[in-house]
Amino acid sequence: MKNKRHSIKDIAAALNVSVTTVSFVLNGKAREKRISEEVTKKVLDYAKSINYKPNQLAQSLRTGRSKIIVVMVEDISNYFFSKLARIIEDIAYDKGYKVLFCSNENKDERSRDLINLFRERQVDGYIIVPSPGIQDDIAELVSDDIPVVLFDRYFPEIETNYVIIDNSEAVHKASQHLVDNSYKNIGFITISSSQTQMEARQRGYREAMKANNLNEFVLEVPFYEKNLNTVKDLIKDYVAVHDLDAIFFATNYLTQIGLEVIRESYPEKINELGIITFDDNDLFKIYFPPITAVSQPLEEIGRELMTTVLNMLKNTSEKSYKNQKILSASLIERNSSFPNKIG
Amino acid sequence: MKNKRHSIKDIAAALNVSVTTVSFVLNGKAREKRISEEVTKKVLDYAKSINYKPNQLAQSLRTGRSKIIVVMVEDISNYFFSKLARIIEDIAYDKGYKVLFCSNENKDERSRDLINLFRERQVDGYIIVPSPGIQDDIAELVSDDIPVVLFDRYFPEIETNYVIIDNSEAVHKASQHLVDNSYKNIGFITISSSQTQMEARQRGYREAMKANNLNEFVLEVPFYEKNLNTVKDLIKDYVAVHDLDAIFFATNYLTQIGLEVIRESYPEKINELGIITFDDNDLFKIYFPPITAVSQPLEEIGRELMTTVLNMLKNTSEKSYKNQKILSASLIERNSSFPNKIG
DNA sequence: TTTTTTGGGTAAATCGTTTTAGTTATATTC
DNA sequence: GAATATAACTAAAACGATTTACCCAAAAAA
Repeated sequence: MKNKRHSIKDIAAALNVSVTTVSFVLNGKAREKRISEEVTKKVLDYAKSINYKPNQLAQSLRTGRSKIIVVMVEDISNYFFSKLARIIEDIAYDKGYKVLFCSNENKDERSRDLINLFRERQVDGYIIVPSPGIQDDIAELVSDDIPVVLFDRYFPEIETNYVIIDNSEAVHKASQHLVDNSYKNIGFITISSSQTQMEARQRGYREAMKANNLNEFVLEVPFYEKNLNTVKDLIKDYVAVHDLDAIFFATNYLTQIGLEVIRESYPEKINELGIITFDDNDLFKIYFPPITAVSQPLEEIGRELMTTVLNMLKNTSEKSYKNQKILSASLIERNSSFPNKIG
Repeated sequence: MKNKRHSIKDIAAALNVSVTTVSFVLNGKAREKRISEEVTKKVLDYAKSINYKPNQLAQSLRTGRSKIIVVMVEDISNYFFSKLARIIEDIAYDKGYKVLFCSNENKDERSRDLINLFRERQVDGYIIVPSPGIQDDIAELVSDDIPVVLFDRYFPEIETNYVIIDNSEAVHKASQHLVDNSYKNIGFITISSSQTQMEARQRGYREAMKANNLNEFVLEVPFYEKNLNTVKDLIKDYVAVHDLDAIFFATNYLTQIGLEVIRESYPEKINELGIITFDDNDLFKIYFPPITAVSQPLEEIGRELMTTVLNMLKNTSEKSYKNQKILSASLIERNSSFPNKIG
């Protein structure tokens, strides 16, 4: 049971051939390098019999390729990211790649640390949700010809591949849905942030309000305010002051807090308020009232990201494989989000 | 900006010393290997100035250590696991280790594939939620002196380190809580599985019922039944047939389905039923009625796992560092889970 | 004075691969 | 029959570190 690891050298010695020959055969270059059928078979059979597995470290050291892709998100414990991680993981393993997940907490320093860490390890490609200030680092990866694809948000100023969704369109449509259900005082609760995706969402909301001649009520809570109660109070006041009859939460994190506020402070409103949240969660469908949500196409995003990165890895020589994808999110209508309106 | 990667050789050449010297200095062995202060400083300064980072692949190849720890869970997109992943990730990076997360989907074949994959890569240690039939593979890791620590469940028959929680005690207490709130027909909905943790939970429930002279109602739904409707129907019928007034869901996955069933089929009961679920979820506190949950001490589990694995890595020579930890879960009471009983 | 110690270093082997540039023997072409 | 091609294989360099086993000069001990 205690089986020592075998090296290519062991095989060579056992069969009285050179390591070169073994390497060629094992890499499927037997024909090309004119190794005889006989020897080829001998090597293959023996390798199988001792269950030979190449040492990937050595392989990577030599080839410069590690067969590892890094997926750096804001927080792996977030529903959206963890679901996506699962999808990416499957595709990657299927293609012979392994995936390293890590969370940058949306902090530049951590992002940089992580990127450096992985460059040391000669990771092959990067799938990144960039924190706000790492433009230059991303640009450097790109200029060093290292495959990177951004998602969720991106930097318009630099030439990168990315996979994002049309946030403003999605929010516009969803907002319209609220309007169509005759809500008038529709609040948009978001975080103060200049991230492309958050700006786009806000834009979508404002456009929809404008198009319907409705007042715009936008509350920007401080980004990653540590004190939850501060956030709660902000929301609580905002709802009261503007007498909102519907709320659009721009991100899941806020939805959670927001629902708590409503439960606690306006329990009577829970059945009247129109509520829509950006990003779905399995639990929203069993929530009462069920929460209507803008849902990003997880599968599609995962597939796009992987094919992009894999293509970049392939076309490493032919300079640049370009893929800047903008996907659409869908609105999952759970009617009882608007209990007294539709029923 | 296009900075070539520097090797130890470059440093040696630039300073006119040998690579050996550079290596000694960089590894803090200057004193021990009697390298002069002067040279030491020179090397250190230069290395810093060119921002030298050792190639970890080469390092690993030579030393046999990769500074990578694998965390293999059932499904990284699961709330419990992804939250834990986040905690482990932080500790690991702090200690200079990187973490590879992967999901085995509770399938033996996938577990085995993954373990083999990582052994090829000379990963240093393993934190594993074992799928049912990989006892032998785990035993092999152990006998090969590779640090492994299991969690969530374990194999009583083999000598491994593990970190688990006292499932039966936790469920027993929580069940008692239902009894104390004068529920009589308490159902326990679980999956058919011989995993240690699931058996323990069921045991806890049965003990509690016995202690209170109450009937036991256990529904075991087929493990990972693909057809959700089958599961739904099972639950739906079971609740009706036994006229349950309280339900204990043995795992999160079932809670979700169960709540859906109740919403759909017994909406009138939603405010009467006593509900407790194993494993908390942020969203449960804003659920209506808020769901009382048995909550595992995530932080503590994460810390225990990491210290165990790190200690095993340290004491690699002194044979075995033993740590078999059984932690306690806590009951998060959200009173309105029992709306008409307590208020 | 010879021997031993010590201080300050280095050459070269090694980890397990991949890959370039050969080598040798036989077959083919002119 | 000399030159060229081809088939079948291999030696050795390289990737970038670590580490063992030296080396040499000056100082200390004998």
